[in-house]
Amino acid sequence: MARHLITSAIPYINGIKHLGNLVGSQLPADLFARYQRGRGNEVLFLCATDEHGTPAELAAAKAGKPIADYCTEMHDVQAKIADGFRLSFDHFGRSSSPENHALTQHFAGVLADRGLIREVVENQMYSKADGRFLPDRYIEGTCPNCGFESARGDQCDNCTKQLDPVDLLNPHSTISGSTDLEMRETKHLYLCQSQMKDELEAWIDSKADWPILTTSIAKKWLNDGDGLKDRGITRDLDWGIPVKKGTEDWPGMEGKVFYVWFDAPIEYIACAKEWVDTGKGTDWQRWWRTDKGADDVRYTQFMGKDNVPFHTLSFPATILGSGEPWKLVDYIKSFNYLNYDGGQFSTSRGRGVFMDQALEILPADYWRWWLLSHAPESSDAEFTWENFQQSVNKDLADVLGNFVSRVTKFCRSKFGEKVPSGGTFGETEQALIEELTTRTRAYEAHMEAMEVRKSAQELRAIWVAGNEYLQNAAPWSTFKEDPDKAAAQIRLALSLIRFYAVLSAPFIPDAKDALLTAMQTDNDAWPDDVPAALAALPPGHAFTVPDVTFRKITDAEREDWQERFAGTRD
RNA sequence: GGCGGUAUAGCUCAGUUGGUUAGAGCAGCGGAAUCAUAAUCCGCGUGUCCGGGGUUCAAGUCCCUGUACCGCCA
Repeated sequence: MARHLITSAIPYINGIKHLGNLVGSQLPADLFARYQRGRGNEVLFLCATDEHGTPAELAAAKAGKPIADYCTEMHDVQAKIADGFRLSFDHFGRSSSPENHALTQHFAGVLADRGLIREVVENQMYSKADGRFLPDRYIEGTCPNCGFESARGDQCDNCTKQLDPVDLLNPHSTISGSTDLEMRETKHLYLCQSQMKDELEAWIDSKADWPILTTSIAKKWLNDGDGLKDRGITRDLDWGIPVKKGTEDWPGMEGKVFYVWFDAPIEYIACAKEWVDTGKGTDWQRWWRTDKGADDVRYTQFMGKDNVPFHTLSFPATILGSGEPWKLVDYIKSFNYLNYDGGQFSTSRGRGVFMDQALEILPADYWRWWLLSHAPESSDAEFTWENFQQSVNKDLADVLGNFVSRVTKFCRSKFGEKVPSGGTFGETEQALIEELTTRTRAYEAHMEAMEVRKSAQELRAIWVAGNEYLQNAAPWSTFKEDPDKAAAQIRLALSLIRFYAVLSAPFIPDAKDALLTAMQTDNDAWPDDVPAALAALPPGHAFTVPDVTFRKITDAEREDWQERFAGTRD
């Protein structure tokens, strides 16, 4: 039995994610996790919320809530929505957990002991009114080059010149608007990634089977300019993991926290510990420590392309640099972006569909099917309501849903609500079984390779094969001359419904439950043996005719939604 | 500005290491069937493979260049 450790990029705590975020990490990760479980493999599927950093602080302030309370609330909101989408995390953790505090401090301590952390004194803009240092993006002023009045501390959006906050004329805090700013000295810790460039590059080079999107981004960071740069891993903030060297205080670093990008990936590990501490599991090191049983684990990460540098370089630098036997990622599956109706999803403008809204208008399966069958794998993809309506109506309602409907209703009217007996399989049936065997093996190969779109395509072809068969076999005609033959045909078709439920489960888990319930079976075994699987429901086995499995989206609904989610235009 | 990605049928997309008449689904047109959620099944594609050069016996596929769109720049 293979063992799969699977993590999805952890969504930021601030706000509700849109469908583009969902399809870029959590959803394909869930597809893979469900598939591997379906095949009988052992899976640990982890995700969490990424809770630290300035945006969370500001969002909490805006909501008038203490930051810790805000994060707890938002974590619950995101957990509920994830549940609504049937994301089957074994644990949905929090980067602010005590487990992550301890582990992050541990890594910092070990890295320091190994000479991979250095202290750097730098000047940063301090706002007296806000009582805090300001990250570059929270300082605005007039651009010294072009006179643009809303240039940010790191760059002018008008002339695109790179800036330093000290260059700005009339700088002010975007948090309070205060102009009472001054440069102050502050000391920070840097992770000496540059020392590890060769080791990281050799590791990346050994991953010949990774998607080009993944390795090309990693290579770029490794070799851009002077090569991999050291990276600040601390910040002058209140909300975060206090800087400590293991369990010891870190002289000179009092009142500082680790930078969110240092502690967030460590949460992948801490999350497994949370999984145990909350009583869901018993041994987390078996998944993460190669010296404690994790050497046979295959670890796959899912993420959007914006997250690739941190997962190919920064986090591996932390792991490798520690010199401890932690599990390194084996495969990184990265995704491009999903665009919305000719433009980008926009949180600030309310443009596009967000996860909570999606579930308000349609059940999870509809979204899961469309998003996965159109996953932005090789390039950015495009969501349009017309395409969504057409795909869902055709694939789910007409091809799959109607198949279930026509088979169960025909059987009920001719043989009653039980699997009919009599008759034997002929050439048409053998041909179907052969085709389904070939297609099932192809589907498995695509799923193993995480070829999401191709998997969906093959699955759809498997559904279509059922309709083709019915058309050829025509039990409604057969029944008139040879009821036994019709019985054999319908018996096969009824088993096919269970077969479809099991194969489709990674994509549309709710439909799987509904179909197995209708077929009155809890046999959800994967069809390793296709001929046997197509005889899974024995003669006399009772079933019920299910309600409409997938309803259609009407034109009126589509137009309504199109209008509703268009957002405010510029 | 630097870097990366994309550009293939009305729409969404496949096209493996260059190799016969460039493919799929949807939409459209025609037909069959009537068990079913007016669902299903079969048949039908003359597409400057973004433009221009080049390499090659052979280029959607490799190289150069131009254009357009998109993204990233800690």
